[in-house]
Amino acid sequence: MRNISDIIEGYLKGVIEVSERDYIEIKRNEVAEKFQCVPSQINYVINTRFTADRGYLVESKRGGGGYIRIKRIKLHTKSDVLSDVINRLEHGASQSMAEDIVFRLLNEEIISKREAKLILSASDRTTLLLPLPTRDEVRARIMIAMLYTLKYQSSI
Amino acid sequence: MRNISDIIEGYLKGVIEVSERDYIEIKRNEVAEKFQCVPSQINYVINTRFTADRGYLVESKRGGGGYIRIKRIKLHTKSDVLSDVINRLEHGASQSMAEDIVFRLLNEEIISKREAKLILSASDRTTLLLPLPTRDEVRARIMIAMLYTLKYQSSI
DNA sequence: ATAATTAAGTCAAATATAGTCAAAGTCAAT
DNA sequence: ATTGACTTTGACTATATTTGACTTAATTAT
Repeated sequence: MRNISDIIEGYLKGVIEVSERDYIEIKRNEVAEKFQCVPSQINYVINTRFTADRGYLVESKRGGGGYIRIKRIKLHTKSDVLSDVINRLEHGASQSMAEDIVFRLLNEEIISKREAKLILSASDRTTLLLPLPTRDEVRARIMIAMLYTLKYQSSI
Repeated sequence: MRNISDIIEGYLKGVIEVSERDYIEIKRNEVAEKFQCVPSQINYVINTRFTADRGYLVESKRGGGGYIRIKRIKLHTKSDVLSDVINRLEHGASQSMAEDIVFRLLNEEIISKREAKLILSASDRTTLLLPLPTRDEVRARIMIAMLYTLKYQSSI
């Protein structure tokens, strides 16, 4: 029995998939109604599943004719995607941030499954075993160093 | 009468056996309920019987819709070399030691050139930027974690 | 302009799971 | 009887999800 958040996530991704544009617009209340949940549940799904680290951009408008717009960040080259995530890592990286980034790279076929596992294992908190905030800083440096080598290789 | 841990182990293996997928998902509380034991007993069984060395990979999620997923994995064919190398890393790793190891793995075609670069960049002293002896300890843990994932690969 | 209406956003409490750790218990081999 | 490995138990912790009351913003009607 899966949870409703995963179901809504899957639904929204499906809608994006079949959409002709590179973004979709939803009405929070309609989606909540469709899945029989409170409207703020939609915010929860968006905040946890459609983050910038995962490659999404979200905009919204309140009031009459309000909407939530979800956009897949579509960068042109693999090198651009790597630059983007490296940038995001500059200010430290939590484990969940690292995971989101690795899954995004896997999804965009920039890294292989084996490489994903390598990166995740190296940046796992039980591997680093350092106190915060050092741990997040070291994790960020490790991630950046690894992605940097990929960026150079992939752009040659 | 065998002990409850053995019984639960046998039950879970049976479930994996008949499962069409190569993994199963259980709910900790349900299994505990079924065998009339405390939930943490399930953790005990998993930690002692479904280890990577025995060919299993375990993932889990907490919160609503949480689960424990148990997956069969298979050993990498070059597993012996990896075991050997991992062993030698147990007592810390200098940068030159890490480099030697990576070149050996590359030579024996256990890792690709890209993977070699990933590992080297992650374990470089300018990446870790930690004082000794911490740096060598963290490097060793990172190397071990990465090589460990290579030793065991998911059977998917 | 101002008020009413319509949407979305925030935040914290309640709920639902799983994880950790150490004390206590069991049992077989000295 | 003692020891030591393994097992059982439960209190405490960590994390993810669900829910709803309250807030904020944009539009529409007066």
